[in-house]
Amino acid sequence: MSNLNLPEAALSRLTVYQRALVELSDSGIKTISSRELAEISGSNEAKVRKDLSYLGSYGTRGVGYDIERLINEIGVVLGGSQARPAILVGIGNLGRALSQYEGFKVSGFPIVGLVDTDPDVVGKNINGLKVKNLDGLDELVSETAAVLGIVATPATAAQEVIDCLVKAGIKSILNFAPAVVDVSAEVELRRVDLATELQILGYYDQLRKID
Amino acid sequence: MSNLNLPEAALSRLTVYQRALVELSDSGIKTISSRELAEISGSNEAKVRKDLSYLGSYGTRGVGYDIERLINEIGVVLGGSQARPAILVGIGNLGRALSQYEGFKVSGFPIVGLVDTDPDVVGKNINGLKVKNLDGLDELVSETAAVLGIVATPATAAQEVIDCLVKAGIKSILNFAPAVVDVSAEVELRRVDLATELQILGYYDQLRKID
DNA sequence: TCGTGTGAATCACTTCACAGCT
DNA sequence: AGCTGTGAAGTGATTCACACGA
Repeated sequence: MSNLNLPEAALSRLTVYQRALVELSDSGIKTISSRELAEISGSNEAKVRKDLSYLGSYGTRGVGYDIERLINEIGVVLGGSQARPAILVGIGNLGRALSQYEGFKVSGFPIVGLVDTDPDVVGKNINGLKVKNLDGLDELVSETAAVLGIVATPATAAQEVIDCLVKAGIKSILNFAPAVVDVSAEVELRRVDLATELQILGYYDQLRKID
Repeated sequence: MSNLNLPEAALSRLTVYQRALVELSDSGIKTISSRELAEISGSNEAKVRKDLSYLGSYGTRGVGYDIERLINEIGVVLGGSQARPAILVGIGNLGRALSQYEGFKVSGFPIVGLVDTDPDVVGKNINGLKVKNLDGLDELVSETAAVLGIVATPATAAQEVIDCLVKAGIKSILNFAPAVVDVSAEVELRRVDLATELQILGYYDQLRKID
């Protein structure tokens, strides 16, 4: 099972379909066509069909897709609903914010540990968790069985922190620091680069003024 | 000028080069080759040369690129360093967090207004700004000359809030709400979808366990 | 008849490879 | 000799278009 060679673009859309389908299911709807699903998830029908076809042929010609079944199949591919504990490193403005963000728990990544290097921050209690020092990372990871690292440090610290996370056995990392970071191939690192997003918006804003 | 048909992928990398170049410039380095720039910005030399060639031919064969000049040229394309005031809508956990995040100001998008609909939050002072009601948006936009809207509301409110922003004249929107939103073509809307990022990490985490 | 599933065509981005400038 | 700039080739994703099953 699961030798589906899912293109990353399709994967990211499947998560959006999933959310839309759960909402539909909650309101009692049973089936949906690719056109309708495209409509509510900002995609298009050909893409929806191709994306869903990576999972197998779960639609019915002339009818559409069974919503429950689709939710289930996408769920299996996305790794089910098992919780994956996460450790957050870097308790500055953004880190503090993220530590309170419910979205992580809701998505199945509850934050179970906080880490910083600043002696003024280490030892503080935030949101019911005591901030640990970076030295204690290995221990913290094994105690909490964490599998995800969330990095919200300044750019300058990101590489060191991420090296530590990898050394402690973490293989999935979400990096908010605006830094280029090297990791070995078996580590999956994703960046959320707010500065880049803003600059892209700035570019288009400027274009509007030119034409 | 500026009918460069910059592919979005290149645009997003240019922002990364820009940051790397500013750092190099600060440490007194004058020129750089495409290979070196690729190295420090996690790209590759062919891509760097192609990306930079969209700006014009600013390199010197046999030598490389003049760092100051490149910073300048990229700066022009990205819309210079003019400040673009931003309004943040949705003062929940994430919104409060974002309101304190220095990165917006640093990137040239200082937050100049806060908006929420919850009567318990409206009127509160956060970070030196008084939270306004959604009804006061038009006025707030014209008073502050805001050009960017940052949306950190729950998914259910996102469409309504974004409609209001557009009606108030905002054409650049950064949406943190995990919702699909319709906007007219002249509005540039970018999503930061943490839930999707997490689920993609979950997918790869699961794959590791299967093989 | 309707809507899926999927090869084929198209489009967008990346990488190659080399001519040409310094 | 070294490194840019860029057509051409390659790769990957999107869209088209239609055969087929319900």
